[in-house]
Amino acid sequence: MRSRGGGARGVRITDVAAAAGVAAMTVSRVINTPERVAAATAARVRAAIAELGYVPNLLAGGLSSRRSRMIAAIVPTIAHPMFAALVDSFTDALREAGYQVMLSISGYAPGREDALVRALLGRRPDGLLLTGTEHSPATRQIVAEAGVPVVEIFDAGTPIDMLVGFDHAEIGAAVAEYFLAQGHRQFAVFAAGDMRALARRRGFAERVARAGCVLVGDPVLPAPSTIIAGREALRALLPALGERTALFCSSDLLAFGAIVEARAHGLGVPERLAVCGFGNFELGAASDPPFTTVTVEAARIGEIAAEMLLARLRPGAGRAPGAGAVRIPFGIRARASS
Amino acid sequence: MRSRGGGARGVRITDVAAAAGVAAMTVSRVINTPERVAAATAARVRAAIAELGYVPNLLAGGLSSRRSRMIAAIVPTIAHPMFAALVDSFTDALREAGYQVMLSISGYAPGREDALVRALLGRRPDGLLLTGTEHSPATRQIVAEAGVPVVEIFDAGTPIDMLVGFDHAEIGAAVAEYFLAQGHRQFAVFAAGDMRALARRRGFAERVARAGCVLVGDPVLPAPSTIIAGREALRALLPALGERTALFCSSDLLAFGAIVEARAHGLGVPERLAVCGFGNFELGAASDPPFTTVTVEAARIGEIAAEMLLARLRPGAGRAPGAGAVRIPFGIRARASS
DNA sequence: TTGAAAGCGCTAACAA
DNA sequence: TTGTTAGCGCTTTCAA
Repeated sequence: MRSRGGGARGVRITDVAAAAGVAAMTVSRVINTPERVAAATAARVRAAIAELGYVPNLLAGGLSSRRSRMIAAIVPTIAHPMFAALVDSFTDALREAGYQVMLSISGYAPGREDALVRALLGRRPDGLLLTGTEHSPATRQIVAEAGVPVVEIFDAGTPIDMLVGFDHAEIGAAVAEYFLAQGHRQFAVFAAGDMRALARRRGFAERVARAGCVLVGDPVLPAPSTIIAGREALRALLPALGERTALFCSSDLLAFGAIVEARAHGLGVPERLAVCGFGNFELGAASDPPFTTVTVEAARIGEIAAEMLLARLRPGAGRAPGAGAVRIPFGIRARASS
Repeated sequence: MRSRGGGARGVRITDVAAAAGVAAMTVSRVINTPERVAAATAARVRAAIAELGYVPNLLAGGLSSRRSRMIAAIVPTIAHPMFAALVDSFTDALREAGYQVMLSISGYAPGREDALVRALLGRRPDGLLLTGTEHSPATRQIVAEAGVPVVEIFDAGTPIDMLVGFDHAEIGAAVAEYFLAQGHRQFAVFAAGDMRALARRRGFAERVARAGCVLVGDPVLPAPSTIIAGREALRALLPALGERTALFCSSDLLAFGAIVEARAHGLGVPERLAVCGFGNFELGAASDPPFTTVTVEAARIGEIAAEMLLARLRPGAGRAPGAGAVRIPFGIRARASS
């Protein structure tokens, strides 16, 4: 008879053990390391498990084994198709390995990450995924003290532990390069106000300056990006536009909005306004005209991040050195807009 | 000295207690029920917590208290803006109340839910969110035995426990009604192959039939919806189109694709083809022409679902009867496409 | 208001 | 291959 809790609440491992005529430890082995149990015994135990409808308590298991089989993840949003794809592939890869993801959405407001990290670490996750490489000193310290593998995504820089992403400034520069090779001399850039979009903007602006050209406009728009923000930014840009301008948008949503607004004003795309977006959303191919965009395999980032964590979590892995930072390639998908 | 584990790994509640010169139980009270601790004592304990960087182990707390403060949620996708908004508001509302959401993405393949539910229940969540009201008998049974509050979302029907959503067939009928009131006599419907999109299609088709009109096309497309699927479906529909057709699409993505394709073929919208989508994505307002759509406050569903669970989880709540099912209103947002 | 004892359900470590 | 023992770190319960 138990002294706490109520009546017949919940089947425990000892109930299964009693039903199968074995010790609790044997039931545990059937579940976790079946290769160490005789086939006949395992069959008896499995029958008892099915019979009783036993669902192992992973809270208890995690406490005892010091492995919670949970991974904590913090992303700024899931409304953005890139992050949605990334989260999807990440959770999928981990679920197949028996890990559950605890997802937290930080938004683009700074300072929120600290509280989230604290709350998540209380669940004793076996690993951690963070977005970007910019974190407060407090976050860095608490994460370091937790002693779990950490993978940062979607950015380049100096990682806390492991990293999979790309250099946003480099992407901006590559888009500028692409436009320059087409003979463009006048430029503009629309960017959302988050760290990574701003890095793309900076890379673009620097390459343009280095070519001796000028930006006729480089507004910073609210994060996350919207179509309407792109429309409004283009409307504001109209007076500054010359013969022919090449516009880089930090998101395909902004690019789509810019094109819609350009057409509404009779501004030819690409004759008067060449456009390149970022993200390769489905929208870009269905736009009229379809627009050029930067492609990044977001789902691949999620997969690789999961693999990196799993490699660290395999028994006897340790801090595998060298697996530190993975660069994901990007490309420019040229379409009729440029 | 501890017999298991390694060296100085992790600050425990007893470490804080020793540093503050109190019992472990007092530290626990400072964290969970501070109103039951003298102010001076609490201050001393808080100082020790900060000093040592103590992060309470919620796995241990959950095991002991039988309250994990986790909520498990299963949605088919987060790539869909409606579900993204819903998940966002749901996790937000619960986080504020101290609960963490374990999110699982089931996809649209049937049969996946069973395994997910089992895996999630092993974490002993305090509550459960499921999408839709169609579940396998196995899922229903295991959920019922778990004895946790369950809220089903995004559908109408007979709930396992609680429900917040809307009747998809009713929405389809309302759209048909809207078109009929405009004098339309010829109809078509594009629907993704998931349960809820098919229910909207059915409601639409039945209302059309009741008015003595016919559908010139009602293809079922792969779930989740895409723009390209809408384009292709419209191309296939072209030969069947009469003077003037009213098209209902189960998603704004399909509607956008249909409009793009219609324009590419010189088919006037709304003169030859009237279009209504579903979801009120930002895309619908930026489309040329902007299109009519069904609006549903997805974020509100997430909030209400969270509130329902929290109400059940408050001490001494019990199975509050009457709070069973909440209907979320929907509307038709008329734009130039119809 | 505070503390002591007991145990939540499981698994690591060791023994047979 | 299987079993026994002793906790994992916290909170419930009861007592002071």
